[in-house]
Amino acid sequence: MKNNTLRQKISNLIVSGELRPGDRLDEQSLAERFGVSRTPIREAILQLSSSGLLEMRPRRSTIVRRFNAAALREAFEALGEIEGLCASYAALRMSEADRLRLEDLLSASEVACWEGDRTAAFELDAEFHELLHEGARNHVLQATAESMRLRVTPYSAAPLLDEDFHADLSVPHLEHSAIGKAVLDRDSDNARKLMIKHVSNNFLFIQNLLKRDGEIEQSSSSRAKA
Amino acid sequence: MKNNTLRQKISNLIVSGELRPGDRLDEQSLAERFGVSRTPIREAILQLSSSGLLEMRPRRSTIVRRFNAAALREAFEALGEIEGLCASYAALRMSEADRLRLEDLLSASEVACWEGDRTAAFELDAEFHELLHEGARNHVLQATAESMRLRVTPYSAAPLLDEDFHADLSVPHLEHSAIGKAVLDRDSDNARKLMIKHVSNNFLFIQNLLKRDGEIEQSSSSRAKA
DNA sequence: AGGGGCAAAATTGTATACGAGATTGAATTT
DNA sequence: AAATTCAATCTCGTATACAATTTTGCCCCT
Repeated sequence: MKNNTLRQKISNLIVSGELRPGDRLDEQSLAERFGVSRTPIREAILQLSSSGLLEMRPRRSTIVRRFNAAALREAFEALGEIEGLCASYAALRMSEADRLRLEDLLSASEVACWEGDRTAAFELDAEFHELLHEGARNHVLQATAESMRLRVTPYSAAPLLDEDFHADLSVPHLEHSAIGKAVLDRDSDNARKLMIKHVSNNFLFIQNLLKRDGEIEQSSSSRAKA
Repeated sequence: MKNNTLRQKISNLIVSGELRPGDRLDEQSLAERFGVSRTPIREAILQLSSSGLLEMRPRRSTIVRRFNAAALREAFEALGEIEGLCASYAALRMSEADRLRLEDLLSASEVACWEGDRTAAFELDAEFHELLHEGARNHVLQATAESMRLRVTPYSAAPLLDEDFHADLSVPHLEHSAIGKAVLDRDSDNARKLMIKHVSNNFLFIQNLLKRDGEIEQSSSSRAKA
């Protein structure tokens, strides 16, 4: 339980954007920051490395994992497939309560979209996907999907929240809406196809953003400045 | 590198059958056995718990993970889907060299099947699946598939090697053969469907075996004797 | 002035120590 | 004799210590 909390605290550093891909995680600093010794810090880092969010290199500092172009494509391809599976199972297995919640989520998302509330839209986006993971009624698929989603968070979360980049909130919302409709209609094939397309579109959007900012290279990358 | 080795050493205890589901892993004993301190043992155990092979319970011994009927069904369902994805991608992406190797593997498997060589058949079974994981040309899918496969190894490996249980070697071989043919024909849809069916059949076989031996319960289980 | 090398500091990986909670077993009671 | 309770032992979780390697910064050389 406490272990889980510490792991979440560290992953929050990345999700919140305080640490970005390539940034180092100093064990001692983290230990002092969270008021524990290095041992539990190392355990948390080890687990986050297993899930692919961090990258432990022998005898060198652990860093927030960086993806080159090929690895990012693979990560999103796999994410799309897993999310597609979750969506198709969810279409067949979701409870009535979850279906009602799905409708509510889409309504709230539409409001956030109209109002241009990026923070709310971001939050509702995550809830939408989590609801489908859970709706698949398979804990292994659910955990896999959430792990894969966490991994690419440093690349997918920032753009959505970035006011500077005028991403159209209605595009992802309309895609969610179409997926949600297929799920509510119990149309598992369409739910899967639409979800795969949705994740793919998300990837293409992010890829363009990274190319524009030069934050990703063919094999390795290095950010311009901190 | 050394870390990886230690992790493999411990996972081998389970794969080899020395430790079975529910068996305890004493950190101090393992430390003495492998000539290291408890710290690296704990790190290896932590990683194997993340991958789902072990189960760390707070303040209680780590055990080899046990599946109840529902969890085993979910594990195999997810495994089938992931392996299905790998097979479908492999059908489209495998290199010519890998295709030749696939043909060789199936030939060797046929020989082992004819000769009733369970050990060889078991080895070739693993190689067949690993070849398809790699053929999918997606490291995330590959790692996910191999992790999921490792997780259920304590349940799927033993039966195949068990001379007492007269499992027909030709059944899995014929399924592999059909999957291989679809892959070689670049028929991704069929490769996927056949693979899902293959994993499902494997699950049903194992489920019957466990039921017969009373090694699995509805919610929790306890083996008769060591 | 710029680059290479060496030494000092810092950081990781492993070992060890210690406290907290769980397990085990025996003794006592019913 | 069986069950319950209590204490002793054992195992885990965390902290701390130490060794090995990397990193950093300064000095010297070209």
